[in-house]
Amino acid sequence: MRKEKEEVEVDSSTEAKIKEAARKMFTQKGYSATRTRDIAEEAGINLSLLNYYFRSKERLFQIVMNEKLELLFGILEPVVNDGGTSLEHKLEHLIQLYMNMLSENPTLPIFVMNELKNNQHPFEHKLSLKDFLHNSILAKQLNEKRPDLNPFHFLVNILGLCIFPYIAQPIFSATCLVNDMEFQQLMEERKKLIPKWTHTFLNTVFT
Amino acid sequence: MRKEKEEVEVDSSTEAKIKEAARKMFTQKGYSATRTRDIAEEAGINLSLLNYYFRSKERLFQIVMNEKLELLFGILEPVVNDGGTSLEHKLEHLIQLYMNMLSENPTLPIFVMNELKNNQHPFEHKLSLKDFLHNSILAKQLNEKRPDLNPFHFLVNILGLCIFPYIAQPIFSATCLVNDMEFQQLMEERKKLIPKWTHTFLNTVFT
DNA sequence: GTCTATAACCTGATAGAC
DNA sequence: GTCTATCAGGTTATAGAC
Repeated sequence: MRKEKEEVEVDSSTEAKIKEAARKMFTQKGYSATRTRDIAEEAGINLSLLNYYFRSKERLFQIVMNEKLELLFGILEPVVNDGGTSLEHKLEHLIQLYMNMLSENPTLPIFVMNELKNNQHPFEHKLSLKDFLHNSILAKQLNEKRPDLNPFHFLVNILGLCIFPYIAQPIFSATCLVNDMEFQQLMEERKKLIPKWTHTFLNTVFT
Repeated sequence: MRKEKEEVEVDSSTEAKIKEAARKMFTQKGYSATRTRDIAEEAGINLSLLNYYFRSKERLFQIVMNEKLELLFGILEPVVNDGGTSLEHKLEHLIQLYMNMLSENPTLPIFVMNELKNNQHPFEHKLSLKDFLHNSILAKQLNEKRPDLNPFHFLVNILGLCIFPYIAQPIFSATCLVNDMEFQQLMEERKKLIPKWTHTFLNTVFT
């Protein structure tokens, strides 16, 4: 029942090509600065096919955006609700997962945050950060170990340590603080450092 | 020689009104999504006056953007090069300064980072983060106390602790994690917490 | 499904009267 | 300096042939 060509086959259908081009152009330039002609050209297809397959620029954007939201926050869920691991292990796992995702999608956070800020699009926000913060297994484990720590600050700090350098990267580039290769090297270092910092944070009482 | 009405006088000249409207609209919706008509309407002036005073949308944007860059990074310079204070005092001062600036300009960082990422505009990047990192008095003091710490990671961590929650705020709103008032309250807490975390970080040897 | 042609509208910018 | 009117070009979307 499976297709003959199986191994890592890229979907070369017109629809897939358009979607892939849309992913690239939207994340690169944002919704407003991206023209449907940019997407069509990038995909190597005729402009009218975009509307044939996706009805409108807005609908195509919704599809891409939902994918990106899932990529940015959907990967949290399985980790924070893993019943078989310790708090420390969950945190290490989470950080590693995030840093790997970010090194492959460096502009993902700033794209998502900015489009949400601009607030021109209606979203079905099924993802519940609230649950992560108050009802997840990780939250319970954190509360058990450190009831004095505010889980909001804890989550924000860890995510910030991972995500912020990727958001600030355009500044680093523009001011020649670090070039792209140095940046990658520094992010590799952080993969090992952030778990250490987090561990210290978790075992320090702040007076 | 001074004007009669002196005290906190808002500049109500046409030019100033346009600039203020541009600040608001550009930071709110970004360069591409902002139309010159939006700015004119917000300023309560005729559309053609925008071109009369500023020649083009692009030039007006440049002016606003340079202001915002100065606001986001220019305030660092006097603090990191203050010769009369200790490392600890500098860091506390810097964090307080930044948190206050951010509570009054919550969308400033994401606006600046995103426009730099989109990279459609030429910029004179006179601001040298490189100097802050390697030649500032703060950098020297840090190197003296903790030569084992990478100043890049140190700077990124502190700025990230301050800035990241403001960047992620649209997510918090969209997912109803915290409303605007709760957010402000949490940021007030962080004003006191971040110096403590930083102090601990500065006095911990990570093995 | 894919193409060409074009409709319908929007946007930045300017000419010219006052 | 400020206004109205308008141009020239760009943008999304669709009609209709193949």
